[in-house]
Amino acid sequence: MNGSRPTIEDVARVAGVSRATASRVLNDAPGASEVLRRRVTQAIADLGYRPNETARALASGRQRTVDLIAVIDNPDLALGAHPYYSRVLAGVVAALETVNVQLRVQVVAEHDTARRIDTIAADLTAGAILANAAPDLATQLHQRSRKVVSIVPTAPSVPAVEADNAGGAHAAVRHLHALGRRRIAAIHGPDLNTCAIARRAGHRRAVKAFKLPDISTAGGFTREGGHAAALRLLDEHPDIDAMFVACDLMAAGAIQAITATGRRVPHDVSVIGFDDNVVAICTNPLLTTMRLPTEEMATAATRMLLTGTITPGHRERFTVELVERDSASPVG
Amino acid sequence: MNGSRPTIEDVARVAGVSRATASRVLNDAPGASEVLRRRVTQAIADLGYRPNETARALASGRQRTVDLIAVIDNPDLALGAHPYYSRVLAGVVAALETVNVQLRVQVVAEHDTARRIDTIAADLTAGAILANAAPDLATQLHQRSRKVVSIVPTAPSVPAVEADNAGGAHAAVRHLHALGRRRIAAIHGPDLNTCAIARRAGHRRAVKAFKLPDISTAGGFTREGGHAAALRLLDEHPDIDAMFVACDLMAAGAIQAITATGRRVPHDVSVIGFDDNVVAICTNPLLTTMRLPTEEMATAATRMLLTGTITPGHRERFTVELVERDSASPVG
DNA sequence: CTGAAAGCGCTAACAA
DNA sequence: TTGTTAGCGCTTTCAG
Repeated sequence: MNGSRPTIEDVARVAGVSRATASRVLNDAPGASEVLRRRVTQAIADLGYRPNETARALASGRQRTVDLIAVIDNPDLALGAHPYYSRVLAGVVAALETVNVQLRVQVVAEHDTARRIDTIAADLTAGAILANAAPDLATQLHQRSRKVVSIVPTAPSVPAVEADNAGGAHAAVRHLHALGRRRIAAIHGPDLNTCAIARRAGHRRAVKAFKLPDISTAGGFTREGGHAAALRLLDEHPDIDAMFVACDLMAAGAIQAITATGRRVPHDVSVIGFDDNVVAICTNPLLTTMRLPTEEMATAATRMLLTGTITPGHRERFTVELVERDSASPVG
Repeated sequence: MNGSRPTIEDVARVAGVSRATASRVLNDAPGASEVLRRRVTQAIADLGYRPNETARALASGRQRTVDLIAVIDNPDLALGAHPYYSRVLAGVVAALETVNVQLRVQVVAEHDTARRIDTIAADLTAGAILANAAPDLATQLHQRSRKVVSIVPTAPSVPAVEADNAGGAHAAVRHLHALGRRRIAAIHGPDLNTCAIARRAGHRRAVKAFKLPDISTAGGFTREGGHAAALRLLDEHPDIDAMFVACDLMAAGAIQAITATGRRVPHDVSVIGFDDNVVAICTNPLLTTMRLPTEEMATAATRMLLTGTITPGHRERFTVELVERDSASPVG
């Protein structure tokens, strides 16, 4: 203990072996006798030695960190406010638990992507998980490094894990229809958001299939947006008896708005959300919603990066299932 | 472009200078003429050169990453479900925005801390933000590296940013009292959680000060816990007219439980939460709550690490303020 | 099986 | 101002 921490050199000296041998036992690499192995292990314990990961990475050129790139389009409902990113984080962490790989988080504002894209691409090692990156950004990153996988619908060339957003939206409307609801309105997400686009498409398909009136508006994936949208909808179409809302946060706002107009949820107006994050269990009544398997998707994406099983255009699909709680009920 | 990416060596060669000079302009270090500076800059652009951060870190010994250590005590309401960590993340990221420092996230299960503590301590560079680490873990990490700061109440020796949890709890009860509420119950957090302990203390102080009956129970900082606790409370003390709930997630559950018994919030039973995270705007009615300035605290903690202004026992304090929404109202 | 030696890409004395 | 020369701590040939 002369101030700075022990290096592999110290370990080697104490164990009376060469640095190479010390390195071998450190990495469980073959080519070291049981005797020396024990001596080195002992020395490591005695010195309290921990390898310097930076030096390791430099020397081996190995890739020991996964990047989570969180693109923030709306600074207000950024990381702090949105439960989505925590779920992604949880999924990534789960995949990293057993392997010795670090997680680095990079948050980049949408307007700032151009400036940072090269640096980000250059710094990637094991690869990057793209959360909420627009197709063009994803494409650019993919071109620069190959080692990226998006967890939202993205450009055709970019590897991705995708949830069946369209199918989920369709199933939501179908469920509402099966409950006897016929005046089903929809609150969609942002026009350019790929998830929102897919959900919108699924909704439209269902509206056609069930010959429903298309009463739609958009709410920007925020609580406030959902609240305002619901109010608008109710004002223009007082006879609405159900709402399909493209995310839980908006659904929370919608429920508040609906009850504020004196209507009861689910009796007068049933609502189904989308995501199934923590918000869904905090609304009153509890939110019936379509479960987006975010953690599982993030885990899968991370595994893809780790195993290197990504090829341009690669797709892994996840289903979106209905989670019945209390915000949707049969008519009457 | 011969396959691998350009190194500073390549830049130097193309610019016709030494590696040292290239390094100087790269780091905006003094000691390079304007002429060479331009040549190097040009070469960097031509080659699309990006410095290898790993090599940089190794050579300079500089500390370029901040660790966020998230301790998870309950795997169920882990990262994915709890809005707290996203707020912390947002705060840390905000402090890192301008400086060239990376954020690494390490999630460690409470039962696993013993096994990982040495590795974590050894890997620290700029330092670590301790989110939700118990006092003994914090102490151990602090002993091993000095460069840690907790963002929850912790052991006396560990540097920390602390919110006035006790004051906040006291203020919550005072507010309820000022509204004319006299049968104020409390739903506390986990017995061993330091935040919960402080809030409990503040509540107890207020109960004494206002000569209120002490009707308390615990809910474990989960929605389910809050729900069950509220039901229990209402069953045993049907005349309760207000609840102080130690976190928003539990408050959401409490509101659901209260309305499920046929009582109205805030009219019959007013409730005040604690945190002011996304959950507070998703309940119905909107939750009146005590704002824990999590982002600001995380930002402050990160700055402390970056500037090195941490000494054992250092404390930076934050106030907790009432955010009035719709879940608490005057009696009558 | 073991060790000597050559780097990984960069920074930072130290000379010139 | 510029370049030369050592390393940072580790991995990994390559001989022995």
